[in-house]
Amino acid sequence: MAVIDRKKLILEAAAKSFSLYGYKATTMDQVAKLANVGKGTIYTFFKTKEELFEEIINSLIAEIRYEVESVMNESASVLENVNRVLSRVHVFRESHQLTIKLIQEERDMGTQTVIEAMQRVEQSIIQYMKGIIQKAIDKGEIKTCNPEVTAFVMLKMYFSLVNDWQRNHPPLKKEEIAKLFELYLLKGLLT
Amino acid sequence: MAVIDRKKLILEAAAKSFSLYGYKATTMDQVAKLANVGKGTIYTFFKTKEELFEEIINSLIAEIRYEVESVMNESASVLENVNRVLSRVHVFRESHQLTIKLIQEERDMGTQTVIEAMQRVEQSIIQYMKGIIQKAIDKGEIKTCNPEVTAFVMLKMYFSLVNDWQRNHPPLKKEEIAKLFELYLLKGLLT
DNA sequence: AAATGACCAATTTAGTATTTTAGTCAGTCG
DNA sequence: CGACTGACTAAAATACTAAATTGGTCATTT
Repeated sequence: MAVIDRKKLILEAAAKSFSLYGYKATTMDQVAKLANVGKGTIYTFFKTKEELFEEIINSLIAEIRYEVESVMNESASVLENVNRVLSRVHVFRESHQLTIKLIQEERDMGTQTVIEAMQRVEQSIIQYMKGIIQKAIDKGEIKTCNPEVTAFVMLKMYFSLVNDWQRNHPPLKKEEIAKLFELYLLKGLLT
Repeated sequence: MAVIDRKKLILEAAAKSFSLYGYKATTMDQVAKLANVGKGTIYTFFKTKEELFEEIINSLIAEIRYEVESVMNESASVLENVNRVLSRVHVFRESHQLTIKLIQEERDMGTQTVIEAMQRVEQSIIQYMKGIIQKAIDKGEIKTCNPEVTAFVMLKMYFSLVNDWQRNHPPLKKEEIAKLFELYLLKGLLT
């Protein structure tokens, strides 16, 4: 199309700025300048800065979902799939500019808007895993259980192992984490 | 004894003040006044404010260990004991003035000294649970596994379930948590 | 010798001036 | 006409500074 898609320009500029400077340090003037657009134009598409940010987070969630779907394999076992999904999420979080910046802002400044956004991202991952687990239950691959609690526990355990454990210990390799998941969650500790 | 035990007075005053106002808002003048002692006297027993605080945390750790030991039962199963210990730790954290205040200060102000102290408390709980798990392994009650990672995973899972889960869901009852522990960690999900 | 509190340097806080920013809207331009 | 703009404003954040507080010391007292 001949006319410029201003909304798209704004979203691209905002994504770039949030990735580079985080939520707080990104100004609407900056986004307008980056998008080559008058500031008022932003407000014809987005009611507030927060709404603009939420749209960016929606894209982020979609991107993660796409990434995760690309490694899923219907015919593989639950364990295999859960490990692939979590590992992919983890790699994504550590390589994607926007998530890196937001995790940092959440930790260092505790910006409320950012905290809420990251929780929304986490929730969406849990919802996605919930689906995987429900399928495994239906197939009879694993025991009947609350799929949401199970997804929640898996995500928390994964992030504990990759983030918190290395605060006091050498980091665990990907295969080690997979082994731990298998032992704790699937086989169980009982002899 | 006829002479007043000034060190004890200081420790009691400090414990009271830290419980009431937290670490940052407690001043050495205040502790001195509360203990009916000259400020200089504090410095004959403790090099710095931080050292005084660390002694208080040591008492806290000892107190938790005592609480935990009182509910342990050598002849009960690992599951039973782990659940008792974690539940006791949780109840303690929610009822003990000092821990309440410090958890709050950690969350709201992010005081570095407090963050480090709470991590030390957590570490000591993990070390204690490590012992329980090692015994269960020796008895052949559970599979061979790294007892420290196992203790770590158990504590993290417990705190996730009692603290994070209720951010978006109705809180889980103590028996529900026990059931989840049994399912996820002991029996495993595999059919 | 043990204990004290006035004292000091350094940090924190409170108060205020200045700047920045989210959001608006009268006016421009295609 | 209507999409678009950027100067404008009220509110919020920041920078600055003076005043107060605090951790720690040490000469003096008990």
